[in-house]
Amino acid sequence: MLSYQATKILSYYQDLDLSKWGYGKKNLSVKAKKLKDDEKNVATPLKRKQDVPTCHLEKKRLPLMNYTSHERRYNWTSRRPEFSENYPCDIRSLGNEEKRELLANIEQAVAFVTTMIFQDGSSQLNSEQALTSSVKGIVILVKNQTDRLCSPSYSSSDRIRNAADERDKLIYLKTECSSLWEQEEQAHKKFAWRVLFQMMRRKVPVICFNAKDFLRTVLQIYGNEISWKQVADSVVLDPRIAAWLINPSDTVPSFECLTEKYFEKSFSMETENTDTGTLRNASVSSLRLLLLADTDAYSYLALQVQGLWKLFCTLELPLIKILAGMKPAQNKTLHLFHTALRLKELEQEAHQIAGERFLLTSSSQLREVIFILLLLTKLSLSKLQDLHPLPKIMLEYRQGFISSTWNQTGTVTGRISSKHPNIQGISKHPVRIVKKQYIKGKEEEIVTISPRALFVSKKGYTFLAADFSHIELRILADLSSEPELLKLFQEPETTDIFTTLASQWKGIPSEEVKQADREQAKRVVYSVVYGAGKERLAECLGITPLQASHFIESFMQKYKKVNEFTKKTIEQCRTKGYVVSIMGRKRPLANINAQDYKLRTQAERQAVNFVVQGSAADLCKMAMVEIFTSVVTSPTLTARLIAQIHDELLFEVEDSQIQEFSETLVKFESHDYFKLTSIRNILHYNLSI
DNA sequence: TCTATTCCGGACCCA
DNA sequence: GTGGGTCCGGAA
Repeated sequence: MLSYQATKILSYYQDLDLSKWGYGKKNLSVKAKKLKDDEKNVATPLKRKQDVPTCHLEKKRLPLMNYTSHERRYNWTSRRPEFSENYPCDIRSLGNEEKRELLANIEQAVAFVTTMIFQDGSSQLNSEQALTSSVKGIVILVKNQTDRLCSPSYSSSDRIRNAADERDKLIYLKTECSSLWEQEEQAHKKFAWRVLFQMMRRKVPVICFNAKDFLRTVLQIYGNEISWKQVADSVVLDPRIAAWLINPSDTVPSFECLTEKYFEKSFSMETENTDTGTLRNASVSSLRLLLLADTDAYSYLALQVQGLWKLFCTLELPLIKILAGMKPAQNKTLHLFHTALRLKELEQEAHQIAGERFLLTSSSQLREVIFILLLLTKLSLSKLQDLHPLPKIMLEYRQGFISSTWNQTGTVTGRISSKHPNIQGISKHPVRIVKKQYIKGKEEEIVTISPRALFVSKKGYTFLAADFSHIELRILADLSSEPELLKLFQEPETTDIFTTLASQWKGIPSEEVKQADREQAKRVVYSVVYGAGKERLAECLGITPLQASHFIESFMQKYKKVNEFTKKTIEQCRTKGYVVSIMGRKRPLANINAQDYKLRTQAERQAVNFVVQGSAADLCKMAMVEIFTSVVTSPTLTARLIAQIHDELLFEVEDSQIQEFSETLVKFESHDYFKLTSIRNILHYNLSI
């Protein structure tokens, strides 16, 4: 009934062929054999950071980027030669002829390796991610076709002298605008835009560590010139995502850590020049970018060996661009606040009162702000100074938009996480706020407010929420092949699924199922699946543990295959050391064979949960990719993703396109799970597919 | 001994 | 029972 074929995903990555870029097939298979042995390491008890296949010296000889003797560069014990000519060339210093040459170069490049440079001189490759520092520029290594490495005349000494091929170009694009109004600056920006535009238009790899941040920045800076649809055209590769797939529990591997893991020795950057004012302090040399390219290449080797390649190409890589192009949501209250702030006197007051510093990123503090705004509408503005002190940081939120950060590698199960604020954690239900007023003689005021309703779409646009219905239960039904459970989903969804389930389970007509029965059924299902004990279930349901265990037993009796499924999953995990989702996502569970009962049973629950939760994440990502590609390839559609709440996708759709967009959704392969539930703001409808 | 920062567990929200 | 983020207060 349900098919999990992922092969039909329309994606630019579909035809991703390593050999085209010098990942020789011959080499691959040889290396693959060696890696196979390492694969076993996954299941062995981990020293925490070492659950990535360890690499040995010979693996340094990577087939990528055509340097036969480049391993010499990884001889860390020897002194690194100076590569002064390999520091970036600022494109502003180029003459017209050189610019033309560069563009021609880009047209023929086989790959690009790139990183952002921050204000403080650090790059994306530095371990301390400079979150405070803003972006200063972009360094790009333009790799050109060089087949001559096959030629024996190209000696290693040549290679050492020119770490990068001489036809490779290392360029620097300044992005910070000091004096935007100057004509010269404008011309530079335009040329930088052209370089980036052409780079992304080419269907060759753009290798970047933390590619999402890179793309987002590009969109931010050149938002007027480069649309998110054009960014979607690029073929970005991110070794960090690869590393996360191989070892999902290591959620923040730095570039240094990765090179250490893959190439054994750490690559010290002590020789980096710290001068200021010159481009040398860009802390990026072609050497470093080549190392990034090699890290990238090595990751893919490991991905292929572990069977993660397809998952990587069909889901994770396209997702980078989707997350990069996600639109910040406009918040009604912040917008109002902005409007209010525009009033001159109020702005002054705001500055005066501002003393207490707090972030808007927390929901409770957000509520405070909301409350202030509610008061604003009721009270005269002159009384504002008597109210809560206003945060300075508020000024940053003037536009009234909330843009949270979406993290692709933040979970072990393959789900996406969000922070600042955590949009996925915003309360669904109305919140009660009791606020003391600092105005003499006024009583306390209670306000209820629905935090989600505060997000509003642009004028002329509508929020469209599309979500999976009971996705985890469906996956469970499918994976366990439990006939009774499958029957639930074969019938058209006329009544509530848990009501039907309760009637089926208890053998009573669905009309007689009470709310309490339904609740029980729901709880029991999830408890049994995820291995909750009778005590926990009893606590949830407000019954005695004895009654709870009766429930569990009768459920197991009725749906035998579910129990078989969990047992099978655990068994498989014991022998292999890891569990696999429907799309082949892996989670190593070292404790599955532990002596300690507590640790072992926890690993068992995690194993079962991963298969279900991870598979659900896979399907949701598939939907995201499919919807995204169909919007991108459509000449008319402009729908943009606002948020992803695990099994729900929130889009902002042009009013005139609602029909067309809805029809697009219907086509998806995952449609067995997918349905539109609601469209806020204007429309409300329920569409069962 | 006091103050300031950092860390960690627990509580809450979400799926 | 699993997977997240954020807040808070107490310990270091």
